Amino acid sequence: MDPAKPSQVLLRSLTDEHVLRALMRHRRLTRAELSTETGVSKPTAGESVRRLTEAGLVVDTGERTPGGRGKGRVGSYYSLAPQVGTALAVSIAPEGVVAECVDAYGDLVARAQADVGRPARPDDVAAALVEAVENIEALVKAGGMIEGRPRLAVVSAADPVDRHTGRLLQLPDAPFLLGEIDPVAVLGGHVDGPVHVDNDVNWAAEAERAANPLDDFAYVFLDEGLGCAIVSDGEVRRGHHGLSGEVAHLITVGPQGQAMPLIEVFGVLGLRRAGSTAIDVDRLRDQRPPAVVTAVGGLIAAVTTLIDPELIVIGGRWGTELVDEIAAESAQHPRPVRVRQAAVENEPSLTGARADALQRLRELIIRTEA
Amino acid sequence: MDPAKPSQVLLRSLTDEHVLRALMRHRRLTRAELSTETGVSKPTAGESVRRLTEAGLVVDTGERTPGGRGKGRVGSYYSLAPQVGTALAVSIAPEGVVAECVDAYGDLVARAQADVGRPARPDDVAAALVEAVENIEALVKAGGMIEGRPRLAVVSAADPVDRHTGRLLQLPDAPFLLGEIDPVAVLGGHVDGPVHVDNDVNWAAEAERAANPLDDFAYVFLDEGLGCAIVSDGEVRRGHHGLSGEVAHLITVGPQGQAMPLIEVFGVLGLRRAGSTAIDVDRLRDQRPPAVVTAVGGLIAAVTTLIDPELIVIGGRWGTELVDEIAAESAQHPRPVRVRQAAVENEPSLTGARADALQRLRELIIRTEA
DNA sequence: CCTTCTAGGCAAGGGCCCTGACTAGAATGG
DNA sequence: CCATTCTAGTCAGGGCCCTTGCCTAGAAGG
Repeated sequence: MDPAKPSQVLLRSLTDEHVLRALMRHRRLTRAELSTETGVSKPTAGESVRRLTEAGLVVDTGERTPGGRGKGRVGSYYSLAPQVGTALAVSIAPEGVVAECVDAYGDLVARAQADVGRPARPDDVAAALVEAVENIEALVKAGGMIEGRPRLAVVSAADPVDRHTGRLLQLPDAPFLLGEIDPVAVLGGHVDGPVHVDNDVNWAAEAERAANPLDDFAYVFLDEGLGCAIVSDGEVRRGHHGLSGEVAHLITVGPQGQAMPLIEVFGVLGLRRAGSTAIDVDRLRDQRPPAVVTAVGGLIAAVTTLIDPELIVIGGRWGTELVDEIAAESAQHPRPVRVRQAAVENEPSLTGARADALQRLRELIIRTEA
Repeated sequence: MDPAKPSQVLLRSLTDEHVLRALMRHRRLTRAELSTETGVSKPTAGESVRRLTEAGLVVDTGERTPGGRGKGRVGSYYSLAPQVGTALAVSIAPEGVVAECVDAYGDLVARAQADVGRPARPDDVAAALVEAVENIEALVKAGGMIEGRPRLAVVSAADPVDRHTGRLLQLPDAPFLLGEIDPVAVLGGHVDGPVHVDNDVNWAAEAERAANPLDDFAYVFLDEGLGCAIVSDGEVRRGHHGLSGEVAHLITVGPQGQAMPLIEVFGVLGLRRAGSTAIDVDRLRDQRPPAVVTAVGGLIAAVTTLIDPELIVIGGRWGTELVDEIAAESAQHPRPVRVRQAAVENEPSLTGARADALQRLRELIIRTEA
């Protein structure tokens, strides 16, 4: 049975859902505004507000409609209650951890960061994660508005993530920047609900998707690590293990035209940092070797043939610098594809994770009511 | 507004939808059986049957419950009316055209085929398409049960298909077996509704998905043409233009280890048919060159890194013969993936198209009521 | 022929939403 | 300062949908 069983409670919960969504969009509304906004009649809207207030999801803000809007009786504004809770968005990168707490409006409640020395060691990273989240907790407590822990967390990590466990995974010969961390376990005690972990490039692609109405594109991330996120039919596709877009072993064109896994191209060009699995970004930016552009062109050709994106979005420190060369290379291919730089420049992964955290929080609020 | 506006008509249409779906599953049911099957009360079920009978979607079959099932009063069986219509599933391949007409139960109403001489010329293929569909029409008319044209058509074509127009497309240097055909235009006069066209490999993957509960896999089709269908999160992903999986230009490992587009491997090995863009399957089966297996291994590696499937399914005449070699090759890779032969062996593309036609027809029936 | 058992129908009731009218209450303007 | 005007919110009535519980129809079994 796919569609819900018909019943009156279904109808009622649908009305409540409409009211809640309207309040999420507009922050505060009178009963009359809710009626026109949701399309239900005034008495129905009023009744829903009564129910939701009773349930503790909605509160009378005490504010009254300003006289400035005309004559007429003043109305009472209603908004979501603070008890609907908050969500945590966390970004874990070799540079450090950033954590944000957002409420159901998407407003930033608190933000904390914790840096990690280079090179990052797994223990340091995990410690920074705890530090950032505890700082968030302290800030929220100090604010005094909200009590209780976040209802969920969404985590971005700069490494491959196992879709089923949320653990970070090392793939053979591939860059592994953070080490074996289990964000679900680390955050377990700090969050009153599910912890969702995914790769930072997937989240950056999500942010890009939210900023642009594109249903099919690929986000190629070229920095210390190599990554590629696939957005197909309007959603990020993670693959069975969550490892889609982990392209280190993709076969591409090597410096002498030989077939070679992408990551090895950086090896033979001497562009991997000694004692580390990461790519040496600074040296690469100095040299700008054409062989790298050709190798990335092979990646783009593979994406084009397998995924057929409308667009390739390039991110990452050296990727954005070489975007013109990469675009020119792609234009030579038998099936050229448009290439451009990422539009979201400021904390793209955290932006995507935050948007997802907000969406999940809202869904949670509506489902707990229904 | 994502969720439907709450109202009583919504409730009623939901009830009707449940009743229709139950009849689609069970072919014929009494009002009492409908009540227990859908979970709604007896009066509600009875009322819904009355409405749907009035609307011409449901009929009293005249059959009565057999006494054999116990004592008690006999009930009247209801089933979908013939007027709910039929759907067309068509497979277009170089060997010829097969068309089937199915009703809302998925029962075969009529089947016709029209062969095409080798080598196939576009005009011959288009003529065979018309012939097959006209034969179907004659058969349906002769049957006398159903009047009117099919309400939709789902077409499988053994070439790249433009997602927006449904036209067959020639890609540079890639095998092009059928030629520039526009199935939507050809079928326009024979179908009372939308015509959906897609690549045969995508439909074969759809059939494989229906037969297996796999959410993420790739279907690699190795025959005269090369194809690859991507199933991600439980659905076939077609890409922006509908050209996902058109892998002729994917860069892979050539016979001497050089980087080379997949289709060129067959060129340098002398495995493309003279005067044609197709692969010479017979010669390939004789020679079974290891270089081909290596090249296919590169394709699988690309799919694994970009899509992360749970499984690679191999189809096509020479693909299924070489499946063990391909599996062994894949096992050598840094990220091995399970490889097996396709489970659906009999007319896989038509099977997938038929399943989709059935699903779309059912959706159409329910939507027209609502 | 009577009992038993199931299909189907009928009546009453509760709940949800809607319309239309009414009340509350503040700003405007003479 | 008071009547007017205009809007927020409530109330009453009604329609519709679904449910429960009971009743009738009607065939099989003893």
